[in-house]
Amino acid sequence: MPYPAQVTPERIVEQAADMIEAEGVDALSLGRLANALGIKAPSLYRYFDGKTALLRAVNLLTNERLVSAMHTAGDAAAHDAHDRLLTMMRAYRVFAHTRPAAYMLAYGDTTAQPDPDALLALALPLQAAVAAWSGEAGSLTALRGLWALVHGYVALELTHNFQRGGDLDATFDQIVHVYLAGLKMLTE
Amino acid sequence: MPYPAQVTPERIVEQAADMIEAEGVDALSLGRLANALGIKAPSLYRYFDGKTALLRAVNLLTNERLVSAMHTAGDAAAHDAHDRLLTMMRAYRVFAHTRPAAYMLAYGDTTAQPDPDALLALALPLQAAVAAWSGEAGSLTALRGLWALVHGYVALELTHNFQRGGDLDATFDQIVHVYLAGLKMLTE
DNA sequence: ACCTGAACACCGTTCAAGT
DNA sequence: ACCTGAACACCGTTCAAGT
Repeated sequence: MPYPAQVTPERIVEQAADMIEAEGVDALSLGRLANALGIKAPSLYRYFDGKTALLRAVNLLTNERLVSAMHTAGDAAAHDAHDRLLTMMRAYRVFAHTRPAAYMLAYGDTTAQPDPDALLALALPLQAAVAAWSGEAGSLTALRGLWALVHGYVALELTHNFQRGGDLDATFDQIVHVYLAGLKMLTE
Repeated sequence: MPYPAQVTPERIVEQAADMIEAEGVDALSLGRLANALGIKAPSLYRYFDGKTALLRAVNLLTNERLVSAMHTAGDAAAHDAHDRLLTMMRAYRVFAHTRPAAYMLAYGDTTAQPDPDALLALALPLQAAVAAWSGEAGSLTALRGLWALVHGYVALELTHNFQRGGDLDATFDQIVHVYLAGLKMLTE
């Protein structure tokens, strides 16, 4: 007896991402998610192997959205390599501030990391943008350092570890500039 | 009827930290923790308001151990400000690699952050070490940038986001040096 | 003073049964 | 083909009762 599917994997993942952002990761149970989708919890197992697999998919979606936001910003930016990178890193930070719960789930948890190959495909275009500033030779190291700096900054912000005030927008621009300047200086 | 206490808060927290490291955060339940301590789960509520409060205490312990490891390394290092900072940052990274589960719990989760004042007290001596290199004026910004860089690097390592090989020890030294060099250049 | 048994609501997961 | 009810083991938390 053909029975029309009431949900799609995409819809499940998007709904999960929305609920995580609205109520926190801890508040997301399969029962509550299923209920919001008009089905029952066991039905979710038709689409995902379990809660971990579902969160893995949520984290992949988060990464796709993050990278997409960076490219949109980068494409609209000036041609100058330094300004382009700063613009993209600002977009990274804005994204993390817009979806803090999803961002911390994707980068603060070891148990639901998405497929490494999928993440690699997302990272490669970013390396090109870095190489335009650092040169090809050290671009992997340069990318890792820049990513570490930016991820670390937003993660410490989101975990309330910058409590002593100051202009956190301006500080962000400064430290990115410091890193990029040091990079240029030491690779010439 | 006086009844000798069978556990202390300190012992509970240390046991919890050990189990988190050995079996992962998700495997730590109050029942299993109590069992390892020779008591029953409800007894834990004499010492902590609930699981979140317990994890908060674990996270404070983690921070204390981390800062302590940095100071021990820093005190044994050369007098030169640059080398001293690099040594301390290496100790930070070694600590995170030694206790990855505890480190990610302390810095990857928003829900169990320790008392901000306690964390501030731990951070202040670190700022002094940074100021010896950056100068007093911009030392808060310099500390934040260095912390972001180092935290971001180890967090990305621990979440398996540096999958493309390379000498991650050498890369760490390089990016710290790049940041410190850029800092010096731009503040003189 | 300190600890526990029993109970509660909730959770992820499995699987035979329904349509 | 897709969904669900019922059941299982486990969880955090509360509280009256034990020693």
